Amino acid sequence: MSSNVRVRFAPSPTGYLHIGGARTALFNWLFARYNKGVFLLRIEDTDQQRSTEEATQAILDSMKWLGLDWDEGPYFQSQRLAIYKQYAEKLIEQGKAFYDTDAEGRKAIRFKMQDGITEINDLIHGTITFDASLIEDFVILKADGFPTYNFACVVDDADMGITHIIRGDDHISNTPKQIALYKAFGFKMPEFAHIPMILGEDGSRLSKRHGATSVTEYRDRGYLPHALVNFLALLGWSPGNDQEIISITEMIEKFTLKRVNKTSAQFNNIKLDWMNGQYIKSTPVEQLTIDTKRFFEKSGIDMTNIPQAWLTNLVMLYHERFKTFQDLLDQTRFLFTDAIEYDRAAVDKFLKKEGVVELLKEVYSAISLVDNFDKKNMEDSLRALTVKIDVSFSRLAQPLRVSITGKSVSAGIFETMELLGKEKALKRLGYTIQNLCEISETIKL
RNA sequence: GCCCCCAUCGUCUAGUGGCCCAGGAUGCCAGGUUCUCAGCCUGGAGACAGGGGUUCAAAUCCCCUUGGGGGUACCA
Repeated sequence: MSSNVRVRFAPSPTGYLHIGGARTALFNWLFARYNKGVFLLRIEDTDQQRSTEEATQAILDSMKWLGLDWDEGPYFQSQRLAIYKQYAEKLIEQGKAFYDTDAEGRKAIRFKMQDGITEINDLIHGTITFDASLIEDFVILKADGFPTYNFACVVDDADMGITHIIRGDDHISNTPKQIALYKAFGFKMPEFAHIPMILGEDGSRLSKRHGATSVTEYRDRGYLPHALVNFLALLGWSPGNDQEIISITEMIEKFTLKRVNKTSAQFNNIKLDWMNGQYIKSTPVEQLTIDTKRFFEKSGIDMTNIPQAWLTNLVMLYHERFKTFQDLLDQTRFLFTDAIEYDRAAVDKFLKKEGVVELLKEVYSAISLVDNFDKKNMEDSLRALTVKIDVSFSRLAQPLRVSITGKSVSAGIFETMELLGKEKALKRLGYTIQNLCEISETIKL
């Protein structure tokens, strides 16, 4: 059974798909899917100066990446100019609009606002009232023949049979103008639902200075689309229980406008990271391996000679340890290059110490004797060494970790060495020992 | 300036007059597991913006103040 619910997402192609726009699209999409209605996409490219084709493409790509498929469209307002002109002229004929010339001599059509009280019956906010006499006679058709936002929006929503207008609450103040237009045309009034906006982490309007604000940026930083969708869904909506991780299917089953709140929400990257980590953990290794390969390649890592099994091992080893693919790359970069960077603090703390050179020499000779260079043999060998020279394991592990990874933090040392391979592990150890010996005071590491 | 919206832990939220001296998540702190870190487990600190009402009873209803956000374009 399909309902007659028809909703739309109507972005203007003046930039990438914004996080706030994505959430608006998501809510419309969820509403349509819950109601077995139609979700359509309309590109509002009526600003000839600012609209670009690249932006349109980026928006479409982001929608697809998020999994927000549309049933109709995309429609382009720039291709419907004749329709708007016709409707504007109709208003002129009825005396509800008039031609107006501004100081620069540009001739446009303005809509004549009638005085009175306008009521919006908002599905989220309840009744909102405006005094229409405070609203000026606004332009509906610009000098260049293009419609303005409020006009094109109403004509299209009516023409496309939109039943529910779900959009950001920054549009609340546009609504009385649009309602006046609906009435002037005698169009059937849709339902309005103004959802709260998403603010930056400091509570101000989300903008470039807050860092990543577009879906594209999150994709490029190695986030999973479902994690982003999950996170966005919980900004302003909740399933009504304590559930945090919620599948798309469940969202569709539970999505109602009644459970959308009125309060604007601040974006929180920390929680998004946590959520992405949760999704990473529940994604099968096989899939993650594919994603990892693709991400690393795009990041400029040469993956041509990397064996599939090796990469799978890497992903398994880090499965519980990384939150985004960028994070994984940062953590494992030392495996892909010989030009590793040594962390200053780690070197000072674990390498520039009494007896470390001797210790590392022992380690060097011990592991050079390990034939089958796997974590099991490595562990047997090094555990035996700690007993032989009577040191705690952590006293051995940390200097070793720093000399082969450059950092004091890594995955398990045996597994890490196995991934690195005997040749490289010994090379790095040798390099460290040599440098520590050569300069006792000014170590160049 | 004028108009409109909003107001629960730092953040996201549950809560729709008694079940709330307010629950969950994240982040933070402490302990445990441990070769480091992460993860995982256990515990902890942390909020109803303020002031008036209404009511036997208010986080929940009303008013004011304050704070935040939005609009006020031939942008969308």
